[in-house]
Amino acid sequence: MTLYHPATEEIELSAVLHALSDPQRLQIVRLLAAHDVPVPCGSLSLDVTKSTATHHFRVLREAGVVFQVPSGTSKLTTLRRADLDARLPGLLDAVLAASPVGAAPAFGRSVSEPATYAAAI
Amino acid sequence: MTLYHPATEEIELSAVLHALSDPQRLQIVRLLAAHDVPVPCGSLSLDVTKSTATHHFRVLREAGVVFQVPSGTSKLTTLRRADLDARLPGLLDAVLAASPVGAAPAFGRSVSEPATYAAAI
DNA sequence: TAGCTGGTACGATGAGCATCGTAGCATATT
DNA sequence: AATATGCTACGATGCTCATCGTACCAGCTA
Repeated sequence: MTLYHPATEEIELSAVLHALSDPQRLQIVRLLAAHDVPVPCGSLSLDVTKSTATHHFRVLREAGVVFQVPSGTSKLTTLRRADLDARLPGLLDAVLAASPVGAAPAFGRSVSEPATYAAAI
Repeated sequence: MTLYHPATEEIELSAVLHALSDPQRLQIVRLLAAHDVPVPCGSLSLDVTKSTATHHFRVLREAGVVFQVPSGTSKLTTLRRADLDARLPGLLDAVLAASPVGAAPAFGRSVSEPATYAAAI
């Protein structure tokens, strides 16, 4: 039994967006992006149990976001940066550039029209 | 009762990703991006019933992706391009640049290592 | 006033999913 | 061989969500 990985051309936008829309998985991707070397799944400190982590890694892998190789008792995981950039240019960069979850929000009033409407209507 | 719109600073990455991860909503965003003027909801030809369309428009609006103003019996909808670009730079462009659902996939073999692995392992 | 039109509200339904616990299975390590 | 480690498999559970039908409401129009 081999681990399924979609080929680069098979990576689908909605699958990637769905994979990244979960906060836990987004956190995994952020942590992976911080390392440039393959990382054992267990070395990422997550707030979920092992079985839930396995589930999230599978979702990310089957969407084409990460790549996994068995290595001894562990499994090395890397971000498929090049493939994602080739298939969905700019998407991963935009997601990683977004301020992380705990960041202090900007406090100025929005200048654009829609945000103004939100307060006015 | 006023329509809720998040302010620009309140737009959350995971909410936007979740809103865009549904094919119907992705299609709505693509259609809105094709027009630069406010569009009545009903003028977009969707494959769902009215109530489902209402649901999708609300998800997009509450995530901060679109902006809606009541206008007579109708409701005008626009893409919040400027706000999204300010809060999540590059994200919308990357999503819109991705090949639409029905497009013919590239046929060359992938060069990158992970895709090669997908075929080899 | 009466009717039409575009959209919403509400409930129902069926599917998917995030999460967990327990059990199991490989691969080191002793 | 015995144990430890890192992960997976397999339910089970409770929640979310995409979809629909029906009823309803607010504006236009005749």
